[in-house]
Amino acid sequence: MARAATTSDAFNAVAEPRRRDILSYLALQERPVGDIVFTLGLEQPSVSKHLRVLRDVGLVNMRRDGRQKFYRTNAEAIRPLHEWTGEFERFWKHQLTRIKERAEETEEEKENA
Amino acid sequence: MARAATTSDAFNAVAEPRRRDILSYLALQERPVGDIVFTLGLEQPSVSKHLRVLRDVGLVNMRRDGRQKFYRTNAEAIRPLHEWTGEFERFWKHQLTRIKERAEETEEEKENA
DNA sequence: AGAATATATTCTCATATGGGAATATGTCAA
DNA sequence: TTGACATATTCCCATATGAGAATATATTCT
Repeated sequence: MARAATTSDAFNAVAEPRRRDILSYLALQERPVGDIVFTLGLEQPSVSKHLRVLRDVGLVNMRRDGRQKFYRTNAEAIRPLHEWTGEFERFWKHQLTRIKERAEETEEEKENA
Repeated sequence: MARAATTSDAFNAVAEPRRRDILSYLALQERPVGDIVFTLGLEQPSVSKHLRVLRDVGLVNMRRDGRQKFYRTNAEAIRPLHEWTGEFERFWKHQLTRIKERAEETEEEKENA
């Protein structure tokens, strides 16, 4: 088996830096593809391909208006990632405490030396 | 260019479901490789390879003790992902409000019909 | 030294990628 | 209908993947 498809879930889709840029850009308000191309300075086909991936995993919604298509980030789909990473919050808080403790121990050793 | 390496950053490393499983397992306390193999039911070489990726991006730390190697999740390295996804929190909260509003509008339409 | 244990690396392979270039599709206007 | 505009898809290619199998490395014990 090769690497999981980028379209297999939000984790894979979001691994691409440009897709993260697009999601950030489309979070505040919907935008037509051309705006994304212009603002992020990417090639149009590239943007279309990224949007396709994002749509497939539900990270963006699309609305057609004439010949334009307006995309917008579906923040709700990012929530699971936030929750998964949030599981580790208590650990990094503990780790900081431990690092601090270790630093204080080192200070004591210095004093004893 | 192909897809970015899994070792290029935490986002890419974490896209693999097994690596997420490993990170969760190693968050609470350090464990030797054999424990991961046994608990998660993966092949030993597979676990070693995943650990290699996780180490390369700083998501786990390693300590050797005799012939065993103890790995442990470095939660701090997950923090950037939590923070990036956290940027969208205000949007999904707004979205929920909007969905609620839309539902209420629909109720009104029903009443008017 | 030699054997057993714990972990890591190498190899092959099917598969997917993202970029670039070219082209296709869909929509509006004249 | 023809042309212009907006977006999407297809093709090619270099590159990386994860699994499996085999093998290598490192460490301890006898």
